Amino acid sequence: MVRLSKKVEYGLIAIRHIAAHAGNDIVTAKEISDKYGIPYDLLAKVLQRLSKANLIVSHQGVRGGYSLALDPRTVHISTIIHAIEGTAPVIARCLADGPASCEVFDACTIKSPLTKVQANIEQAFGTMTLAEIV
Amino acid sequence: MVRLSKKVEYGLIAIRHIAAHAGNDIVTAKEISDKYGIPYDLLAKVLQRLSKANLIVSHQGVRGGYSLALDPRTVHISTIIHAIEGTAPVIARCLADGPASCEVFDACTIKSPLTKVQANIEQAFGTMTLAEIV
DNA sequence: GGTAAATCGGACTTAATTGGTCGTACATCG
DNA sequence: CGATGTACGACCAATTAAGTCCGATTTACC
Repeated sequence: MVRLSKKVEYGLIAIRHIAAHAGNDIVTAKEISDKYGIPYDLLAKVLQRLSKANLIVSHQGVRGGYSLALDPRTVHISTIIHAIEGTAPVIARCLADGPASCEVFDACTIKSPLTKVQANIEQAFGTMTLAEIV
Repeated sequence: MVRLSKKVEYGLIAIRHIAAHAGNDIVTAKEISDKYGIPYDLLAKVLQRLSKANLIVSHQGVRGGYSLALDPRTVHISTIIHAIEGTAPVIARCLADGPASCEVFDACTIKSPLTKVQANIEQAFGTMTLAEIV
């Protein structure tokens, strides 16, 4: 199936929400969880990953929460996906990492054509920025 | 994860192989299974789906096998994916079927922006034809 | 007609991934 | 200190993907 995981969906909703509240106060995980009906613990983990990837900054303690780390115009959707899933969105196993990643390898006849499709998809995710979805 | 399933990978490899042998003889599932190291039973089912979708024609019996049903220039990659997976490649649950398909619905703030990405991806899979990967 | 080679198709099992939960530790403000 | 927040790893549950099995059917050829 070619589908974003729920984590990514949650992450996009969350970071969009944070971006929409930039300038004002910082946003807590609970706030987002309540507003969008997202399981709190799961959302927390997603936010942690976004924080680790320096897309958002976390503020611990009593008036803590999250705020945007960068200019939303510089944050691409593909970057967000990569931060949450740990890998870039790649449609086939062939195209993943090193050259030995394709099991069939020499028998894999679809690798090269899929590279084109891959490039298109990368562009689809890579040209849209956070600023465009706020 | 945004990734094609193995079934789709197998299907693409298989239909490409069949297309590459068009004109000559028909190709058996075992032949493909052997050549590319694909589990026979699984491949057989994938081929059945392609056959049901009228992308390939099956010939039963002793000298049976599969051959291409259509002009490869008219067979789009998205059609092949759809035939195998049963659904078109859709990146988010929001975008799937009816209007009630998005659980969060009114809270889902990313639906409309993702539609653009979706359109790009549809185009990526929809413009490339079987003829281009042979 | 019998047999072997092929597809057909459903039921089933297993493996992998995803989704979600829990518990505890740490930070910070008042 | 205590309330309110994040940090993080371990864990369990649910779903989906991947693969297997087995009997049925079709058909060419001897």
